[in-house]
Amino acid sequence: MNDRLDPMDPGKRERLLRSAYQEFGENRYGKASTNEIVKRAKISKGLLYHYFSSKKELFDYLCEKAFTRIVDAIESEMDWEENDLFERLKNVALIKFRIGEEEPYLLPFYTAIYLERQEAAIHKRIETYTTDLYRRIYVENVDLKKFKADVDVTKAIDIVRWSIEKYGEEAQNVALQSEDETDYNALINGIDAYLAILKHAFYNENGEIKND
Amino acid sequence: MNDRLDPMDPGKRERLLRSAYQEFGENRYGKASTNEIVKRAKISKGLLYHYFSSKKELFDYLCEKAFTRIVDAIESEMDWEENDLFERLKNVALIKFRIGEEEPYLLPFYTAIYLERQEAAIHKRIETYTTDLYRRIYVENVDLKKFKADVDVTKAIDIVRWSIEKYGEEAQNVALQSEDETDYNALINGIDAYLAILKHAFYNENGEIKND
DNA sequence: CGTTCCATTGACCAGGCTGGTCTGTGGTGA
DNA sequence: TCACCACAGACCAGCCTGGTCAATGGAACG
Repeated sequence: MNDRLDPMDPGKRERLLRSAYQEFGENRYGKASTNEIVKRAKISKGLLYHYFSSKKELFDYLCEKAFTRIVDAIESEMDWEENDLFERLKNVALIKFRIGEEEPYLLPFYTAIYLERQEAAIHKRIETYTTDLYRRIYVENVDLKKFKADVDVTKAIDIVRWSIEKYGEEAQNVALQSEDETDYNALINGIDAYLAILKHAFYNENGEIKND
Repeated sequence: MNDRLDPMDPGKRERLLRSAYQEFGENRYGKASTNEIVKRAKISKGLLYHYFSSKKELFDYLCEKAFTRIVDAIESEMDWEENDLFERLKNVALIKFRIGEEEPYLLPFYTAIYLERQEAAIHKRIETYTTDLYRRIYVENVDLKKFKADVDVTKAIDIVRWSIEKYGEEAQNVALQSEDETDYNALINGIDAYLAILKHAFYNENGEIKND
């Protein structure tokens, strides 16, 4: 993919990326240690500085890579034909959760750099992109006629989104504490149970269509 | 209050506590710097080590203090006579938010030490206490008869709790970015708007009583 | 007045860790 | 044989670490 790390041994590359994401995810930029990164990755210091001329350059590379990784995943894996809001929200949640399973270090890194003040550049890019993405997910081609006439749709969407996010967070917390593999089906069933309640609360019975 | 910091000059004491909470809130124990703490507090290094024999002792003191501060606030400021669940949840949210306004460094510190693995001692205390507190808030003397017969009360409570928490988080994020004073009334109104929707969704009309 | 007390200061310490450099080395392909 | 280059790891100056300690100055007391 024309990546600067292409010539590197795959095993070393993967270990480097993982430990770098971890280190920057756990400590803010200034306190993150390149020594710690190479130690965890079982990589020589020289190798790191063979591919990156400075700590900052490594960090920027990681930001860029994490951003495109997450964006691409949502862009390509979303079912954009689906126009039921609940299904869309579930879809997003599952995509994020799958990323969290495959690269557990990515999302923590992402939220860490998001919380860190500075880094105006990537921050801006994230924000403008996120705004557009939210519009595409929650508005564009979404069937809002299923909602009961008397519910504030915007706030209802917030509630659904929050519920899914919080459920995901708590599930991930539980997953962190126990060492067992995550039960993907249980997760989906759990989300569905909450979504059923919310659908019942916000949607017309039997999916009747509300006249506009 | 029989506090070890009683003899200290009040201004210095407050500055020390604030900057210590900040430092430990932003960096995990190992990476937090006592030099940085005294620098931010405009306090001499010697003074810090006049009151605490080590970094660890300072940290433990902060943990203990933060814990009791939050616990006491909820214990004493909660309206335990109120038996409407929504009002109780709102009550808790407002208490937490007020703490966040008065000592903005406390809650971040609290979540930071909560996320940090180690520290089994305080961790255990928090957990056992929290379990009991949750029971007292969400179960004890709470009127569940207001709920519609066909809603899963446990999950409904989760949804309400999550909504309030997320709303609070987002409000705090907004507050952090703009420098203006927090508009307390706007906050309450915002929460109320969401609670109204959820009440409408989960409660019987007109507060009818469900037969048991 | 002298004396004791103690909150407070900041220079100081040894040593660990920092980001980054540099000289190899060993394998591979021509 | 040679060039190339991914990779190793010893090495560096210097900053920063948690912690120490002798000195200071003001208040309380006699």
